[in-house]
Amino acid sequence: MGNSNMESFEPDDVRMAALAKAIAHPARIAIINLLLEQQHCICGSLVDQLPLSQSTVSQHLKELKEVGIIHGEIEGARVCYCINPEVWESTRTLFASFFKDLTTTSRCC
Amino acid sequence: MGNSNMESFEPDDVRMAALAKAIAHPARIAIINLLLEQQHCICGSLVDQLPLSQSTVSQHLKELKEVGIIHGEIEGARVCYCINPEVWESTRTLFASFFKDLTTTSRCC
DNA sequence: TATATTAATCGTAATATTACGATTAATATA
DNA sequence: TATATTAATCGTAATATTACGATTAATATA
Repeated sequence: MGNSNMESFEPDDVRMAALAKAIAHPARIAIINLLLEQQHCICGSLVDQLPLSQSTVSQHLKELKEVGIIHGEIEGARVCYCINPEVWESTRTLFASFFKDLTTTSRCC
Repeated sequence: MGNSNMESFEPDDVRMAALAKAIAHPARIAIINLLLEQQHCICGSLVDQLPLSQSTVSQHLKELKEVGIIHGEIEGARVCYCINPEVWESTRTLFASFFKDLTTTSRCC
């Protein structure tokens, strides 16, 4: 993330930013949507459904795994991916409380 | 965004990713929270409330302006920033529909 | 009018992201 | 056991992001 110094920000803001960054790529949005629709999916099947190489998809999956949004289960030579329901719920809640209602009086100077 | 080729993704996914990217930095999360709390804010006041230089804050404000989440109004030598209520509402809606409920049957392989 | 204040922009350095082919390590199949 | 399949990782190139100081262009103030 460029040159930035995370210690000087609020931990809550850092977590929120990290979650936003995890979904800040169309491929990762697409992966999540595929997993929401299909419940779970073999890595190779995700590769087939995305316009990216196997190694690139693997990298995107890694980033989603790192923030905890998805989870991979080894199935012999294959890996089955799914959404982690606990992290998904807490993320949903975090975003919902971030996107507060604007008070009707909210206005520029 | 690295080397990526946005044309090969769904436009909805590209927009969603762009909005997520706009908030994918703690400074921008903090700016939005300040504007939500204070309704509107002179640029210099945001600079005072953030651990970043004036030029860096200005860059973050530019990114938020570019996706439309905030809006700056010139007030003499100063610029007053606020949240754009229309874009804020549509963004909130987009995120709300992205973070779908997991069906209770959702499970890994 | 001369100086100060304000915020955008320029230039640049350090680092992160994205993408891919090649390789690797594992399991599955012939 | 030899070969195929699968998915992670390595190495690397192209590009984007983050940050800052310096400069600029504007308005405000003395």
